[in-house]
Amino acid sequence: MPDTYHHGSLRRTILDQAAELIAEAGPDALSLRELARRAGVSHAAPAHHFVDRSGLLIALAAEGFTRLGDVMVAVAGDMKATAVAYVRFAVTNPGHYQVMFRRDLLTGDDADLVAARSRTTALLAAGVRSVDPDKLRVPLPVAGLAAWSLVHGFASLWLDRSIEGVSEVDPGQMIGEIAEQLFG
Amino acid sequence: MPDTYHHGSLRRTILDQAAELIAEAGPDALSLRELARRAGVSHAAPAHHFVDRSGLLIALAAEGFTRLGDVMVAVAGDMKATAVAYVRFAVTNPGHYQVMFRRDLLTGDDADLVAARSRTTALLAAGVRSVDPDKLRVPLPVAGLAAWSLVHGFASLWLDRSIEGVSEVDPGQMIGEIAEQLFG
DNA sequence: TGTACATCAGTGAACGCGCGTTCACTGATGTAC
DNA sequence: TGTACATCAGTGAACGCGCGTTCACTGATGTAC
Repeated sequence: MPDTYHHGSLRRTILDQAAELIAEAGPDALSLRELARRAGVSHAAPAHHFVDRSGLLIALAAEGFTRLGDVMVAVAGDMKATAVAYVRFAVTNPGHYQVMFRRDLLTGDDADLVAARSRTTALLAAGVRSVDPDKLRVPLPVAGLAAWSLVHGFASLWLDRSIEGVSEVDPGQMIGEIAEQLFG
Repeated sequence: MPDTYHHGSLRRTILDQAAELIAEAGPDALSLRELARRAGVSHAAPAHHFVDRSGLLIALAAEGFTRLGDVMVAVAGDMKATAVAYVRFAVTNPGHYQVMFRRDLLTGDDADLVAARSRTTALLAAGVRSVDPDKLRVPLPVAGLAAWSLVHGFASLWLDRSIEGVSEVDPGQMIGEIAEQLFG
């Protein structure tokens, strides 16, 4: 990257660095000034793209929901594949995932965020509905909630490093087996 | 409470206020000065009991794990009751619960915290092992992980207000039904 | 029962720090003609 | 193809704020004798 006055893709860079920083040290460690430092840019530059710190977190969460939604579309109709893909998304996008479910950091009603979240939760619900009802061990209205709880809980525990002694196991494969046995 | 020089139970008060404040506005909103203000005490007083902000969060998490462990003991051997009690604990102690699984806020190896966490996770694992193996739909090694993921995910989604349209339902009862159908 | 003294709990002033935010600015880019 | 100009992206100095932390202190409590 040459030393030009214009960065060229500062918005993209800031989002990437933010995800990385959050993955490393949690959302509390995030500051616009630190991101500016990492991007080699003046400390006031990030505000140009995100207005303020809160705006950045909201943008990151919205991006996360959009990406997760795209993943859900790709595996639609397959319960096991959905569970695997969901957990793999969380594990490979830890910075995004941690922010997506921190309601306390996402105040206000940003239109993009609300839309992305709605779309993704609708896709999750549709995914469960598409499963053959005879194969489900749980009545439909709660089956979606149970499945979401399972994958969200697993992903959260994994990211928190609360799951010990299984660090060599692939989390995607593990949740796949669990989902198959519980909902298969 | 008379206007005495000594507060009398400042440690207890600070912990309670911290849990309340976190429940209201998330862990980011927590500061020793704000807690001192709420307790009507000089801003340097809290540090007397917790050394620093991090120490307070660690003490709160340790207390949470201890309480949750006690709850687990009370329902030992009953899978459904365990699930219900777990979620009820999270819902009625949101301040504690939010901090307990924020590894990024609990740096260092505080002995009390490590002990409380180990005890509680061991109790959870023992709870699952005590279930009749013939009734479990999942092989034991992963059954505990699946059950924990389910209740933790459910509790987290509930606390995040990610579960919509069910606000009038009792979360304990709901997870009880799910656990019964999945693991009963 | 009284006294002396150590210990504990809380005070309040002071400090330095990193932060978000504002603002007038300047360099670069794109577009109309 | 060239020129003028609007718009956009980034700068850097300045500000005020709340915070954690330190420190010498003081009031209250408990205990030894």
